[in-house]
Amino acid sequence: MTKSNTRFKEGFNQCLDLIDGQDVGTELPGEVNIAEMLNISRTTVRNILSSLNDLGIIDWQGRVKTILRHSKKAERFSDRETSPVSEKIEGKFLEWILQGDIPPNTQLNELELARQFDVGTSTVREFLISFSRFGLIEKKLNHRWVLRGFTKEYALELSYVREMFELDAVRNFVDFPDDHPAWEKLDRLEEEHRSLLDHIETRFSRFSELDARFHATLTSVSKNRFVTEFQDIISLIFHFHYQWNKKDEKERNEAAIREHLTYIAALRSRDGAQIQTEAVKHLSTARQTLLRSLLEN
Amino acid sequence: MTKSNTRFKEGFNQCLDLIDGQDVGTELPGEVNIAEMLNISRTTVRNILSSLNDLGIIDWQGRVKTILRHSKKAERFSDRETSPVSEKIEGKFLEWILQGDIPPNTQLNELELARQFDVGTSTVREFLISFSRFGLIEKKLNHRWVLRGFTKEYALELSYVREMFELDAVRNFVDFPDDHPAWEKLDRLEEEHRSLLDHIETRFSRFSELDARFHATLTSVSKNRFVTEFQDIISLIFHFHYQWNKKDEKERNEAAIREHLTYIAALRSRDGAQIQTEAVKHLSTARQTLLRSLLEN
DNA sequence: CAAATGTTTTTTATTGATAAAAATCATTTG
DNA sequence: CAAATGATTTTTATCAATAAAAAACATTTG
Repeated sequence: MTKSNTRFKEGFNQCLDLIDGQDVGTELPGEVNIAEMLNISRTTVRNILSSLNDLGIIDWQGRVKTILRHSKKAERFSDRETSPVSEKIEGKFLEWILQGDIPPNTQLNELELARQFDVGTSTVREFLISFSRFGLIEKKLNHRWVLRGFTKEYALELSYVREMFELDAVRNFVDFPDDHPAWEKLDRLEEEHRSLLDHIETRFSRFSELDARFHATLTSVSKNRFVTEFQDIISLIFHFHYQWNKKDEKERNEAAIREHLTYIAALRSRDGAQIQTEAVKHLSTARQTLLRSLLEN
Repeated sequence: MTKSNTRFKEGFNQCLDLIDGQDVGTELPGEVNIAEMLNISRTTVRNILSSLNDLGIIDWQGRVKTILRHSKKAERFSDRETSPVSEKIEGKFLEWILQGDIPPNTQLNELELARQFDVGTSTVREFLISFSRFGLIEKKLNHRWVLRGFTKEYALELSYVREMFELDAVRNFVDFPDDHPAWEKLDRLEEEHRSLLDHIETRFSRFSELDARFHATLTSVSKNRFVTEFQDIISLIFHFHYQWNKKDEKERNEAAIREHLTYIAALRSRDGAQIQTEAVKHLSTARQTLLRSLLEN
């Protein structure tokens, strides 16, 4: 096998969505238009159109693409098929080390991982190299990769830098003029928080994603690529943390939403001391939740 | 070609050093011993010994390895041959982007870089992935690598985080007891600084390496992998900065040494305010030197 | 019998090949 | 003739093969 055609498959599914949302007989937009919508190249769009044509879902002649029928469930590609190998391996690997109780200092073996995740060795290699920025694994030249482990030390070191970056970032809010774009983003975030709070009973698990966006928005005012990069690490670690630590999830998330709201109010106050207080309080809650989930394992 | 045997070649040269430093007729130590000395595996040591035996430099019979003669210059491997491909490419690439005036947003092409640096495409790929942590290049899936460039913004963002980390780290010195190992390290560093100052006329270019060790020692007290990791980035960038910005090098380095000495004195004083003052002063000098070298290009 | 050497197995570093996807260039059409 | 399509070229993602290096196992020797 070579490069996987997940882009094609995902785009294909998205095209089916587009088609099913319209009446039979309608025409599809131009190739460039579709390419922009799906965020893929026109080359791939044409492959998709060609495939849809072969299946008799559309009739494609030059610039006229007519919808002939809606899709059947079986014609869609499954979710498993639509994410690229490099993405799949990330999820599998994180699940393996964060869930699997692999002890610290375990040595990792490229070939074995390749077999385990059913990918080529180069893919594993590239993944491990890019993953090393998370600080969970390590290697020296000509030696094996070593899992440092998702330990208490890890959580503390991660949280420490996180707090330093975020406390530094939010100090900027004191001086932001009323028309600074950050305020508008905060407005929208606040709204989303309130709406989530209103439906907390059923939608509490959506908090994870909102949390990531909230903190990313705060640190983004630093306009510093190293801070942004680090925030990505935080997001991924917390994403998996939320995904697996389901104990008291609703209560934890509800409490966190309320902390966010107080935090937002503090930012709006432009009072440096108050901002600092709320930031410290919330970040410390977050750190403790992360730590607790480790100790419970 | 497959895996390059640079480890062998480097070890071979080191063995020649060992041999030339002793009289003909002397015996070499055991294999395990040599392996530890050269920091390579016994397997490679045996290959080296075997090669030395074939060349008639030693006589190797079981555990007896007798030196037959000293080496000739031509028998050594050249420096070029003794560093692994992955290391060579790093130097070449940095030279290319930091020296070559490549404009920001230039698109990089794996195949072209592979040809340019005379390595395989996978090696380039792996290098680019690992190099991306420096924040100088960037890529999105299925798209090309883009050079963000060694710009003023880069230097500022880098310096900003550096200052945050180091200022935070040196705050710890206030509370270190007299027997904390950091003091001893500082003592030795101070000595090296004074000695360098005494021979500044001739040895000024050795400051680069001392500078890296000095700052690494300071930030290492944070005991935080993300800080340490970041310090590596700083070291490499400054290493290349020192290597190429030769203007007023002696004066700059002498001034920096004096700042380091004041900085060390401040740390010893355990006076938080004074430490802060000297840290800020020196880090700001460093930032400005880095910036100036950019603007002069 | 512990430490050194000899032998075999495992693992990494590096390459090149190939299909997918993107990018570019050429042609058509309203 | 600008915007869309058609055809071609370039570039990336992924894999599998192989020699170097490390690691593990087995045997010898003082």
